[in-house]
This record gives sequence, structure tokens and C-alpha cells, in this order.
Amino acid sequence: MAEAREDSPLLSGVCRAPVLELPRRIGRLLRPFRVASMKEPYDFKAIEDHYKQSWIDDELWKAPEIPDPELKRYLVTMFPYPSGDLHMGHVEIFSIQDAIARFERMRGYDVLNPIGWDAFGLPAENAAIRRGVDPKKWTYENIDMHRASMERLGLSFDWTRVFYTCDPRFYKWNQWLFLHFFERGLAYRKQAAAWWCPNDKTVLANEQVIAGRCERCGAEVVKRYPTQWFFKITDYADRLVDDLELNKGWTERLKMIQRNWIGRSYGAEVDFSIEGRDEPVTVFTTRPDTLWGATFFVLAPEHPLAEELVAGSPVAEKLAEFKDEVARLSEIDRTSTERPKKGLFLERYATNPVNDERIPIWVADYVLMDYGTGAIMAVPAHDQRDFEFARSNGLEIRVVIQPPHASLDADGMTEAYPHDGVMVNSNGFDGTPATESVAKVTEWLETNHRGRAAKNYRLRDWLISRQRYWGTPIPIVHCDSCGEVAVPYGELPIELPEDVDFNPTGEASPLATAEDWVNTTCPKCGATAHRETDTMDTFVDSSWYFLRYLDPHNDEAPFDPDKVNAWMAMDQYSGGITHAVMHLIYARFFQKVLMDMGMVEDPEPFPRLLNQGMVTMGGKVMSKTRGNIVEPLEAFDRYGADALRLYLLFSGPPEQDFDWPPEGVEAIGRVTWPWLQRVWRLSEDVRTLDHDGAPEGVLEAELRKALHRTIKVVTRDYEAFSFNTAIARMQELVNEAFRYRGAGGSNKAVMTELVEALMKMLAPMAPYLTEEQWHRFGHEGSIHLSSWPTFDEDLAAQNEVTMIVQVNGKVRETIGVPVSITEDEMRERALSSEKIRGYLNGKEPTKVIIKPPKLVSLVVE
RNA sequence: GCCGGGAUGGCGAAAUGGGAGACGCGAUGGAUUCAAAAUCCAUUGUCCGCAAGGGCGUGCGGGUUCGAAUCCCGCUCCCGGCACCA
Repeated sequence: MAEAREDSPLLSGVCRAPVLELPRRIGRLLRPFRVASMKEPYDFKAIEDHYKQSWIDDELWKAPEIPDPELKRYLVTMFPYPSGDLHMGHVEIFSIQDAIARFERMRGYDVLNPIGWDAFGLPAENAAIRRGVDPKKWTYENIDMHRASMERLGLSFDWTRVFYTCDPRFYKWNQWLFLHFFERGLAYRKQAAAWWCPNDKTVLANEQVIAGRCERCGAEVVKRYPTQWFFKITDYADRLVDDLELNKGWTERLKMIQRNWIGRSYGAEVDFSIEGRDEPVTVFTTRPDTLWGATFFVLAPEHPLAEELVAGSPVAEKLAEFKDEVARLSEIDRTSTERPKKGLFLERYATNPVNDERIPIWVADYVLMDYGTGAIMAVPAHDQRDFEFARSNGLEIRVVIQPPHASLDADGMTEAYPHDGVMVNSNGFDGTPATESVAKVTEWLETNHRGRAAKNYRLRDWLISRQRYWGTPIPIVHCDSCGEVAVPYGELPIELPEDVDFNPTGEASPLATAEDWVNTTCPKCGATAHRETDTMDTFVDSSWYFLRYLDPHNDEAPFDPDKVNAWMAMDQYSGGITHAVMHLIYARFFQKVLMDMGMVEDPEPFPRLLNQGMVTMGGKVMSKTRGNIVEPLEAFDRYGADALRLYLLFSGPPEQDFDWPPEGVEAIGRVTWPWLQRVWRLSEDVRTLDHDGAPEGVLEAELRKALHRTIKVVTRDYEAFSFNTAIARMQELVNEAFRYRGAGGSNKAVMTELVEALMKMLAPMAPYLTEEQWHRFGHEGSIHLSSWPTFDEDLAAQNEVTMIVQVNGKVRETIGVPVSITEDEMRERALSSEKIRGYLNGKEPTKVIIKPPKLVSLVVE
């Protein structure tokens, strides 16, 4: 399998020595695609054909192995899954990233802008099942299509670092990392409830189940109890929450999503003793201050203790029936808050540790086995669920918290009071205010050994087992006498077998059908044994691929820490918000484990993250199943890559969703294509001026000022990723240039200065047109390795501004003034205006606010 | 229910507390043309007005301020996250 891509041009790139000490590379001496003395039409196709391959062949975008620490820019876009061609969402995301990369490169940074493919996953396998296609072949064909579109778009990737996650040279290191996780107790196997997708025939992680349905295919999931591999992400829950603060470049929204997902809550564990049983049972509560109101105790129906408590009693049969009933409910029904809560009294009693009261033990369907300890203390007066359950089962409701301005009465309550208040009916704690109550009760529990402060999380361990073929084999051997045995590092990679049945009956992985592969010997004792047949969740690949880019050809280790630490932490990560709880939590978890292993230095991998908006159609995400995918081919053919890129960049800010217009690619023909034509005509017009033109005068000085102002604001816009306004500023400049020509201006020097700077400013967004014009103007080397234009502050500064005069907050007069105007002069000019005098109506202003040089605000009675 | 984000012309969108609507699309008019396309130029928030000019206007209602799309309070609607989570 390793040989599969030896023929690929992408893998042919060989890493060379760092080029750091060399002066700025300019690239091979490129020539324009045609040199003509006459004005020529804009032939985008000829230009694309002329430069596309030479940019790649010349390795123009190759980054040094080790960057200058002061000048490094590591930019990554979430790598694509290759199911078919690129679609407009990809085009937008990559165009944004590419514009940033090219801008930073021109500003002299060592830019690393890598690409790879997230190449494992279900669609390849489904193609194998449905059409008998080899998943490897299917995947690589799609990658080739992807790559061709990316090349045509002219994306400035460092192609020498490309890899595919389905390549054993990559997934070997998934296995290596798995074994290290295993050694550290972070990878373990347990029998647990898991969501099973009957359509995809695999278990899913919690994150992949949305409202009881499979995140991929939408099928309703069912619960099963297989033995599965997990990563112990819960060990890192606190760090994953706390370190969110280190991600200064994250939106509040994204941090909120992750915080909600991890769901940390503070409270106390309280030990309840059970009548007739030695061991107490612990519950978690966020409200220990309501303990005196706990009038019953509830276990989840699946809780093993429930069965134990009723063993040998007549209730045992009823419990079995009740469990059956609960099990038959679909997950969607069970989590519905509308459904009345059902339960069963176990005829056993627990003791409330704060007042030694005897309280009945129930099981109820509203208590979940997999949150907290699967057991709760029920405080009906102060918890809505407990309240409803108590009312329908005739259980006691006792008020122990009084709200500030009311007095609760248990019999009169129509709903629970779950808010803060003063403690009552709580022995010695009566009168304790809400601000102290939780801490005081927790302290009491601790001193009396009946409980302790505790934290709880919504986050579960990450289920990584998948019963599918097209993924990384888990490197474990099962031996009857030694148990789970790690495959020795030296035997990695465990490659996927070729001879499998992709559509096995039952629930086993297709790998189980490759008998020669499965049957092996125990690495420890040598006895016959069998391989683990589950493969890894593909999110394992994406949890560290961004580190592999930094040392992609290493076959001794996943990466060299020196190289990784030279480039990390990443300077800019971009991708859709859709990965907020899966990829972005898993990758942060990996980073922290790798940090604990001493392999990386940064606690957070992506401190700056740009959440690009999605390209939608009719407000819906583009997806194969919806059949609303727009691929770039038609746009390439009709208007070219530059027009397409510019169109998407001009549509709005990068974070914003963009709804693809109903008229399709024709929109490009109305918006950016005509403007690129205009830019081309301007440039050709200037290039073919056959004389120096009139000497510099007022018009020329104004045009040069406009240029320098434009460079200033466009640079600022690029820094803020505000591409739409950068384009607007350039459009204004082009309009100015046309006006200058229309007014008879013909100075070649000024026009050339303008056009060359314009080409540079436009180069990150429209790389082909600008490259061609750059060479038509006689420059050597690529424009994309030239330096960003600079501006003269004095020239960029305005020397005339429009002063506005307000009377009682309304603009009543505008006056042209020099920027150097003094406050006194401004007052003088404003008050002497005929119009303003009319508004003042003979009165003296009671107040005058002056903000030089733009504003005079007068207040009159 | 808790939490986060948003609402600006016919449309995509601009606007360090200081001229609301830059730039573009669309529309209208003009130049060019035998004609059209393309191109170039101009107008284009809305209402009153021949005009000069003026009134109104950034989801709704208040407030702070000389001055609010922008800050504060209270709503409405939309989008998103979590949700029988103890």
C-alpha cells in the first residue's frame, strides 16, 4: 500500500535545506505568457495555464524546515475530506486562507501554508459496498480531482508536505500514539452503553449523535452495550475548560459552545446510607444547601444497586418489568421533557445524612445512569423534576429555601422554587443566606465525613472504536492468557488487510472477515491470539495532523519536537464552526497529552481561530445528500479562478455565511469579472503608453495621494481579514485612475507607480492576473515573492478635510478646511457662516464643542 | 428554561461615539453605435418641493450624551449551543 502513491507528483517533493540565510527568494525568472506592444484582451485561461504548473514546479510556496522565530506564520485550514470535487464552501475557505498566506509572504514572513487530506472515512467504504469499488482507489481518485481544482484555483500550498491520512506512513503514527496513550492509561476498553447507527453499522461517539440521530446519515440511533475502546478525555476536562482562556483569538461563541459541551458543574458528593446495607451510596448535587428538603431517594432504573436492593423480594419482578418498559422507549421519547415521569418504589429506605431521616428509595426514568453517580437525592420543593414526581406519587414536599420577598408553602406550590434564598427548616443552618449556604453545608459534610466538595462533567470519555474497514487498525492483540497486549512499536504499522468482506453480517468489523490478518500470535507469550478488529474514529487523524505537516516525511517518529516547536503554536487556524465540539475539543485534548509526553510545548494548539462562514444555498448547507453542491468547474471555465476567488472574498466578511445566489455563477459575471477586466484594461492602457506624458502637476499629485491612502487602508484591511473592504478601496482607486485618464491625464510615471502597487495589493486575491501584468511591466521573479507596497505617511495624510458644523446635534453646514486648522479658526469659520447664523437666530451658543479638524458642534437654547 | 450571537436601502454590504448607507449588484438616464452588445459618464434611502432647501430614517420602546447604527435598560423577532445533567 505504501507503493500506491509513489507515482504521485505530490510526493515527489524532497525537503531541502532551510533557505533562511538566503536573501528573499524571487522565484524563477518568469515571463509573461505573451509579450505584445499593443493592448491585449484579458485571456484568463491562457494566463492560468501559463503560471499554474510553474508555481508548483518551482516550489514557490515551500516553507523552511525551521522558520525565523520572529517571522514565522503557520497557517492551517482544516483539511478536506475528499468526497468528490471541491465545492464552493472549500473554495471560499481556501481563498481566504490563501489571501492571508500570500499577504504575509509578501510582508516578509516565513509562511507555512500546508495541505493534506482527511482520507479515511465512511463514504469510501460505502462506495465499496454499493458499487464494489476499492476504497483506496476511490479515495485517491477523489483526491486527484480535489488537487486539480486547488491547483487551478492557484492556492499557494507547500505541496512538498502533502500527506493522506489513509497512507500507512501516516496512520502508523496514529497507532504509535495510541500505544503511548495505552501505556499512560488514557486508552482503555470497557463495556458501555454506546450509540449504534443501524445504517452505518457502527458505534458513534456522543458528539456524533444529534437529537437521537446519526450525525452523518440521520438514521435514528439505538443503544447497544458492546465492549469498546475509549480515550480518557475526561481526565483533561478541567484543563480543557480552564485553558479556553488562553485562546485569545477565539470568539465568545465558540468558547461558550465548548464550555456547554464539557458542562462542568460544582457541588458536593453526599453519602447516603442504605438500610440493611453496609456500603453507603453517593450522590452528586449542585445544591447541598437543600439537603434538609430531600424527602426521597432515586436510582436510575439501570443502576445495579436497584436490582441488589430488591433481590428476593416481590418488587424484583416489578423492577424487571419497569426496566423493560424504559428500555423499549426510544432515546427521543425518553429525553422528552413533555412525557410524565414514571417510577417504582423499591420498598427500601435510605438515611438522609443531615438529619438521619428515613426516606424511601425509588427508581425513576428521569434519572440517568451515565450522569453523576446514577443516583440522586430528590428535593421536590426546589427541583422541578423532583416536584412533578413527588406530586404524582404522593411524596412529601418540604420547603427549605425561602425566596427573598415571598413565603413558600408546600401545599400551595404549583411548581418548584429552584432559585436562591435563605435556608429554613434546616436545623442549625436556618437563616443562612444564599451567598454562604452551599459552602457552609459542604464544610459541615466534610467535617462530619458525610460528603465532600465535588465537580461533575457532562463530557464523557471519547469512544474511538468503529466497526468499519476504512480507518486505522487499533494495534492491540487479544490473547486468552495475557489479555489485551500492545503490538510492539517495531511491528508498526499494522496495515489494513486487502482481502475483506466489506459487508459482513452482524455487528463485527469487516476486518474480522480477513482471517489471515486476524489470526496472529501473542507478542508476550507467543500463543495463538487474534487482532483487534475495530478501527479508530477518523477524528484521531485530525487531532494531530497539523503537527505532522511540520515534519511530514519523518519515518522515525510522528514528528521531530524541535521542528514542531519552531512552528507551533499555530498562528492562524481556520475552518467552519461545525467542528466546535468534535475536532476542536479532540485536538486540544491531544495537544495536552502530547505536552504531558514532552513532545510539544504549547498548551493550546490554536490560540487564534477564524471561524469562516459557510457557503449555503437557499439557506441550507451544501451537501451531497441535499444535492445542492455547487462545484467550481463552470466558474473556472467562464470567468476564471481570479474572478471566482474575488467574488467570494468580496461578498462579505469571512465569518459570515454566504448564500450562493440563485442565478449561480452568472453573478460572478456581473460582479468581479467586469472589474477584473477594468483592472486589466487600466494596466494595459498604462503599459502601452508610448510617451512619458505631461509633467507632474496637481492632478498627478492628487492621484499619488489617492494611491498612498489606498495602500495604507488596504494594508490595514488585510491585517483585519477585511477583504471585502480592501477590494472596495481598490475599486475606488481604479475609479480615480479612470477619472484621471478621462480628464486627459497621461503621466506615465505616476500611472505606473499606481498600477504596480495595485497589482501587488490585488495579488493575494487574484494571483494570476497580477502575476501576468507584473511580468508585462518587465519585472523578474514572481509578484507573489515581491515585497508588499509601502506608503508615505505624509502623502497618505489628508491635508484638506470637510469640517462639519452641527447646531443642536444636526449637521447644518460643511466647510472645506486644512487639517492644520486651529480650534479658534474653526469656531470663527463656523460662526461666520451665513447658514449657521440663520440657525442660531441671533442667539449666542450656550455650548461649543470642537474636535479638530472635523467637527464644530453648537448648542443653543 | 439557561447561555451566546444577530437585526442597516430592492439586494450583498460599509461606518475609532461625530456627514448613515463607502464599494458593488440591480434600476434609471446620457455618451458611443446604422443598431445592439461591450465600454465610459451620471443619478439612485424615503417623503414634501419646480428648485433652493427641508422633514423622516439603522427591528420596537425608553435612557445617557452637545451628538447614538455604535454605549446602557426593557421588549420583539431570527440564528446558534446546552437541556429530565441532579
